[in-house]
Amino acid sequence: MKTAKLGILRERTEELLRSSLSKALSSAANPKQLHNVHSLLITSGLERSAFFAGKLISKYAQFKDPISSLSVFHHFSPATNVYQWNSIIRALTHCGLFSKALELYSTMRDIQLKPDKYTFPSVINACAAAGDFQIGRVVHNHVLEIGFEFDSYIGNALVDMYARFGDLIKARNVFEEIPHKDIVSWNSLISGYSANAYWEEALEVYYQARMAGLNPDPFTISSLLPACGGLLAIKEGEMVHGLVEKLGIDADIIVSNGLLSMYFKFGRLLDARRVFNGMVVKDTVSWNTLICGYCQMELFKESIELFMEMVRRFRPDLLTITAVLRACGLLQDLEFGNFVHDYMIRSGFECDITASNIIIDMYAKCGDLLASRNVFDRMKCRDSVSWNTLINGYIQSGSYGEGVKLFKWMKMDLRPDFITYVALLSISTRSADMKLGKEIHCDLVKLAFDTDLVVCNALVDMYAKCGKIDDSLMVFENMKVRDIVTWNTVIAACVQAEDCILGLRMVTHMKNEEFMPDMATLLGILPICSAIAAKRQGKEVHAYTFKFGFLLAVPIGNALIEMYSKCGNLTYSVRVFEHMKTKDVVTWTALISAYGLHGEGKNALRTFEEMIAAGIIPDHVAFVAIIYACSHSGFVEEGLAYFDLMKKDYNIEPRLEHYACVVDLLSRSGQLSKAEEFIKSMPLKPDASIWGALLSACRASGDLKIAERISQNIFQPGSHDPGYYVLAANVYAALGRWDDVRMIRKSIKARGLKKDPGCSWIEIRKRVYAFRTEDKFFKQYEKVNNLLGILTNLMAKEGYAADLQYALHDVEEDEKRGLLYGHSERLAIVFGLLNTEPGTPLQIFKNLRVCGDCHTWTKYVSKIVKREILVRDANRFHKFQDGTCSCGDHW
DNA sequence: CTAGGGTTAG
Repeated sequence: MKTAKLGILRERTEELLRSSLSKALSSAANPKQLHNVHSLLITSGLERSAFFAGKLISKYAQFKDPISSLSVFHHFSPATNVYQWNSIIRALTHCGLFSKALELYSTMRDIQLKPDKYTFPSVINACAAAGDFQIGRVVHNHVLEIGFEFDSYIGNALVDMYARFGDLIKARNVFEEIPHKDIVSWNSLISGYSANAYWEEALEVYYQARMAGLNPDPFTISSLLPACGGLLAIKEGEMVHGLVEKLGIDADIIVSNGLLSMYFKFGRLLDARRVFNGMVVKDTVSWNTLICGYCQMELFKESIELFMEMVRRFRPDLLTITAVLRACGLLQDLEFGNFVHDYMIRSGFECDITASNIIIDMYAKCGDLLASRNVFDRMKCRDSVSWNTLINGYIQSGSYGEGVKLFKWMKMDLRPDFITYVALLSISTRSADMKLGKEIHCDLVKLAFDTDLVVCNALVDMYAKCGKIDDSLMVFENMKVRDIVTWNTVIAACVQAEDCILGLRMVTHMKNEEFMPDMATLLGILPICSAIAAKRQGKEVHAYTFKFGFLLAVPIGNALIEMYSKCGNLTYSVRVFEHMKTKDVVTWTALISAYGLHGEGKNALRTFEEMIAAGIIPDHVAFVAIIYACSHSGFVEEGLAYFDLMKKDYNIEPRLEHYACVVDLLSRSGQLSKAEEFIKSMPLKPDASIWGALLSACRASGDLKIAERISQNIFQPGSHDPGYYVLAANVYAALGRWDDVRMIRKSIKARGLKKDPGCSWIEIRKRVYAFRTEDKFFKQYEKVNNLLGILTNLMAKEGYAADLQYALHDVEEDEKRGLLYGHSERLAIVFGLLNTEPGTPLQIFKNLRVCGDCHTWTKYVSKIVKREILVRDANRFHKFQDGTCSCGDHW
């Protein structure tokens, strides 16, 4: 009786002890408390119970102490209770010791201990985290063997595992087989698609889930937001935001951070700020998302300011620091970059590979390759990004040899990837080294990198820059996938090859394939429009910049000013200029050039002075523009004054183009001997462009003595512009030295140079009509020829006589007259007269310079037909009105 | 069992 009572009492005490120790164990808030409870368990002999052992193992894992977990587990040898095994496997997985967890799982199988359904989720997790596809398959088979495949927990874990392997087909299959799909099942699939950038699929599954009656939770939302952001699905994103507020889960910090990140992807700074400011609790991720978001929007200065603000009230982590270091690199702010790097070291941050790579890049972008090299050399472990970043740094600073040397070392450490080869390719692109480019192309084919999009884009660019447009187009045609960069590159390739028509065709082609032009595209198209005076396409680009807000970008405005002025619309150039909020030296130069081109020298001078007053410092291009403008308006004194000012006040050493402008300035005003003296006094060796400027003036003014003296200077080795040869030939033709003309023609042929045939074009009712010299094969030839005769007869009565020195063949006088007759601008003008209402102004464009005879001829025409005729030749605009020209015969 | 912020290249 007594012993029985005593037994009950002992049991009761033991029970009390167990329950209080169990409570103490669960509520242990730090490792120290846990150790105390552990000691109590040992003294009371309860440590060896399967229940407490399992609890201890889990609890140690909670405090990331897997060693203690393992030590508790190893007190049982061998452990026979599945609960203990589950605990240790879960503990090890939780602590990131995935292989150890999987090792224990296979030991469990070796000793033929049967896992239960609680074993698998953590085992599957370990496979997923370790990236071990092989064991993952084995575990999956094991699950099927035991018949656990219908368990939701296990199914969900499998979905997650396959998604992490990137095998969304298998993930989906497992998902479909789960009989009772719960919210975690849906979340796992959505998250799987989202994490692998299958954004459409993520959204689609989300809609399916909603139709299945599922209410989203924070997990659902936080997988969905990146999908909305990635797709730039603004409507869906806003809807999800609304839903978040309706469900009241906007207090979830991960959800809010997700919203923040999404708005940055949309480029919606204000909405992002609103989310950030509205957050009651912010964590490091919130701040980092904000700072990185500003960087993504290229607001680097602001992102640095935010960093400073963050430092005052929050502790930054390594990601914050690397984000600002990136901003420093992109701003090329070496001073602040050094400061932040120093701050990082002082604060004791340990750099991982990624962080070190970012620092290498920062220093490289700031031009401090020594610092880059230092960080690189100190790294204990490097990946291909480390090598690529350093190699690219050297290449971008022009040290191609160092880049190649590093490439050779890299091969001893690890295998170069396609990015390494793209870097090497850029050496050949930059130095137009076709041989090297071809070699790399061969390597790329051998390594099967030649199907990669970025690689192909680089190849298109390389061949184009090496002058091999056909090879460039060949790579382009063979590409199966293209992106916006491909199109921008191929358009630039067309410009490089001086095939503007093909360039515009590419633009159409690109639109047909529904690619949205970006800023780079527009900056590629505008110069084409300028070159061939494609007014409609140019205006279209302008409209596009309005629609998408690119107008605010300074380079776009600059290109628009040039485009409008070269298309003959100076008023629009001025309007674009006036609307620009930010103007740089290029903007002002563009306007000065525009005025120069149209012969409005006074406005050019005024604009130049306004630029100085606005505090903009003119560069060497600005001086070319102003001297050019002076030259084309006959402002000789002013032009010479600016030439002196450039050296004296701005310390800019004159380049060949400045000397060419001055020669042009002097010779246009008839001071031919002074121009010749000026050339002789130049410190630089005059090239064909300098002699050409003088020569063309000699020809226009008929001073054949000087022309004869200097014409041989045109033939200089290295001059590949056929224009100068033609010019010299023209001079000899004017002198009647036909043998020399023939000699030059031969020389042009021998050098493989091709003379551009004269071509003029006019746009009437959205169609462009182009005419070549002597063109006889167009529809209205008879009518045009008739009117041409009538007009020429009419002006003969007013005093016009053909200036036969401009006929370039050794033929009889009558025939010469006929040749002048057929000059392409005359055909275009007469065609325009025939096909527009009386009084309509005409705009003609010509690829070469207007000849002196045509210039006179057009003056007469403008008077006879009472029309304003605007002609853009290779040099400038001529506005013919009532028998005079705006160039005042300075052209 | 499911969720958020970082690197090189055209």
